[in-house]
Amino acid sequence: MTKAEKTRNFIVEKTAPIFNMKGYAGTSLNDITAATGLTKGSIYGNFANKDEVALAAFDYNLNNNVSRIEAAMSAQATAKGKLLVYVSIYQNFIVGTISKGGCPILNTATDADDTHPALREKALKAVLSWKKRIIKLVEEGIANKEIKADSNPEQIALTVIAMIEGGIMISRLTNKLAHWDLIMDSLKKYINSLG
Amino acid sequence: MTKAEKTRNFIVEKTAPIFNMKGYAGTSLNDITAATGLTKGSIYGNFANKDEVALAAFDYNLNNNVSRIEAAMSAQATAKGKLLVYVSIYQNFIVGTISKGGCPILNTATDADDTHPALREKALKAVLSWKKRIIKLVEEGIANKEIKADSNPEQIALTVIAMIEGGIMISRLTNKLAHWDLIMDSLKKYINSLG
DNA sequence: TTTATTTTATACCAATCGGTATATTTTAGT
DNA sequence: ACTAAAATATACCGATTGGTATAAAATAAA
Repeated sequence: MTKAEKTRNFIVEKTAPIFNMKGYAGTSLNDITAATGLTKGSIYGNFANKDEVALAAFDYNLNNNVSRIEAAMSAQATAKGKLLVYVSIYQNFIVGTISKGGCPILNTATDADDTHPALREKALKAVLSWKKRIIKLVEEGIANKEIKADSNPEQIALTVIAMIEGGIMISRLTNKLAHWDLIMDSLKKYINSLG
Repeated sequence: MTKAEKTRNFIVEKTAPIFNMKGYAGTSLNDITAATGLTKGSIYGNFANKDEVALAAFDYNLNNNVSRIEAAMSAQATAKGKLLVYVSIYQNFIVGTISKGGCPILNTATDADDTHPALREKALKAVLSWKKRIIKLVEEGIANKEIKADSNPEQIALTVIAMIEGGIMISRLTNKLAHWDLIMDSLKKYINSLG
């Protein structure tokens, strides 16, 4: 890994939580230089513009989350068990141990949907990929007879994502983990009722 | 209503959708003067600063939604019927006929949670008030024997809000009303399963 | 170790940011 | 219609915005 690649990664790591908290328009180049301790010259020597930093930061935030989720899922044998990983792991989003500022998909979706097409596209792809992943899990569950055969995998996937993202918004805003627990308890019941 | 009051309302009406779409940091005073056709002098003659416009715009957006929902609920006799208003009416948020830019609570919550305490507070109060309203509906449903007595009204309220807000995020991002329909079908089943 | 190349820092750019002082216009009471 | 007051427009402020040209420094290949 060359020096420039290291610096590039360093910039992304340091700015990713800022973009997640402040959004695209709310994050200035001054924020970026302050968080990294580098100068504008160094930032623009590694990135073409602010957009490129923001897009790389989103990728970093997303990948950080996805890899943790997949790691936790691999420890589960059943499809239902894997689905229930979402119930347990997203608690870290509210507390802030994974992504400072909450879920990057939710943040980017609401921040960029009417303003920043490139970021919007990234958030869109992330949601569609997430949906696809859950559909696959449900289909595996149907094949295993864990989940009823007449289930609608797409509907289940969308419902799970909606409850998680809505739950994150509520729990972060109210700053009450008890709210998250109640919503996740509903989600748990929903998943358990599938089979 | 004096001229200044009229102008104040006019400014709020014209800028409310912009704040809802672009967020606080993303909306500039230039956006405000462009949308109203007024000059900075006129804006600052009616508002102390950008904050005050943003806060008034949030109130406008929220009240616009709440009053429509309450109007639709008043046409329903049962508690379940009133709860199901949420299922049907929020379709307008995705299409954009009510609030341009989606749900103001969701937008403000994710936009301002880490950056703007005053706006955050307004979004928080809106969610808590919404939660309270649903709890009241559920308690009425329990009193009417429409809803099971051992239900947890707070849990039901939080679950309903989470599904709606998560659903709005997904549907607006994917631009697919079919996604919204599937999530709302889940919510409908959830509400109908309460009693 | 020398040298060519890459990476970083400095200094600057025009444009825009939120905000204000003041002049002009419009409103409303007499 | 006259006038005092309120509302709006003009012109400006310093600070900050994203971005760039260029010089200095660090790196890596020979």
